[in-house]
Amino acid sequence: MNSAKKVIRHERLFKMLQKNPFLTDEQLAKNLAVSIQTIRLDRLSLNIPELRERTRQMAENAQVKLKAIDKKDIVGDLIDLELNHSGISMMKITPDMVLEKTGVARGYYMFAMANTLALAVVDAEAALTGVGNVKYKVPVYAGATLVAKAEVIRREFNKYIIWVKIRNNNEEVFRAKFIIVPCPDERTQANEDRA
Amino acid sequence: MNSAKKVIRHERLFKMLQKNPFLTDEQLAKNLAVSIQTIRLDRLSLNIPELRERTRQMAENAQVKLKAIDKKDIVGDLIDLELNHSGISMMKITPDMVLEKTGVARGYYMFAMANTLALAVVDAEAALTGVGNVKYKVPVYAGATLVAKAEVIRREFNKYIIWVKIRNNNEEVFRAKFIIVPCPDERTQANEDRA
DNA sequence: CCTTATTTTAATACCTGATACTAATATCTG
DNA sequence: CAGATATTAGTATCAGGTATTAAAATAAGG
Repeated sequence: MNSAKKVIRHERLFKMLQKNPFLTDEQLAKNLAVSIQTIRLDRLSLNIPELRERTRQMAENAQVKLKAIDKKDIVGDLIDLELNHSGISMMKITPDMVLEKTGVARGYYMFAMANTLALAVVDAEAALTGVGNVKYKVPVYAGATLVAKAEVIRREFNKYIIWVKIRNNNEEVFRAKFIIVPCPDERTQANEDRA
Repeated sequence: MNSAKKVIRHERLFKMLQKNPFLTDEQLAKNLAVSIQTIRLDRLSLNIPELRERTRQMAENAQVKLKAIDKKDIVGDLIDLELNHSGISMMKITPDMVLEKTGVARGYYMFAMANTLALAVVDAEAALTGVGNVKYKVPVYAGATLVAKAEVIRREFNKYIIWVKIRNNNEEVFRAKFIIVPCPDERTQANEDRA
């Protein structure tokens, strides 16, 4: 068949655009040593939109993704909160949170979940995590819905001690003790936050 | 002055584009009840590029950001590694890693950095973090370049005890003890979907 | 070898969302 | 009212295309 060359070019075209989606037809034509018209026919048959449309799609797509990532600031969803006393949050382990080889959720997601909840309980972004005493008990796999429960177990002067336990189906998978030091004001203090 | 209207329109224009950067001059003109030319003059004086350029910038920008986030799998850059012995990694604290109010880096970045390095030292994604004993010592602000140093301090049967210390300008800001249990089994993989 | 089908180029008209520039009106302000 | 500022109009031009029609080039088949 004649189309051997064509098929190869199509593959090359595809890969080139994957590597750099910002190439114009003109640039593509030059790189593949064919005419612009050929490139356009190729794009047509490969269902690849024009540069501007590609760019637009990327921009839109990325906007959505970035927003989703922003929300990872609040790790887990706050279900219940009794300020300065206790709080409960939930988080679903999605496939992108696990290690590929083992399928086990990366530890710091649990840590982040617990830490976030602990901070929420003492109400403030403006707080420092003094000390975390962390124990991972059981590995967690994708699909699990984790429930974190935080309890303020002691409140010393300007310093909270909070236990957070994370359970998956009533099985404790993680626990940690946090010492939270609420920030008094702007960063006037900075140092000497020994726990 | 006459420009009161103008200033207000400029603000409105700016906000409109912040909310939806995909508006054409024509749409903007309609929404602000002025001519296209006015919009163009406004954009010029506000230094706002045309739709296509805005879109392009967003697409490019987002590409970079998304890549950066992908790499958060490996939290920090591995500088040196002596397998089963020690390792060093570096991470720069960027403004998006800090709490807005205080400017202090969120604790779990340090944790993730340390945890990641500990896992790298015993060579395996396929490892479970058994226990972490974590101490945050000094708050860290944006711009800091953290250096994490991990050392295997004991190796028991199928179990590593690793100390990780993170320093910022030779000041220790974080330390943690990890007990890493390398995963025995490959856990017969889930299914792979499309390529 | 000539004929036919496929592939590649070429050429032209038109589109969108602009820039760049010139010039004419509005609108306000003293 | 004059003069300055702000707004609108109009035209030429551009990039990066789409859409369409038509002519070459190439390959193959019989």
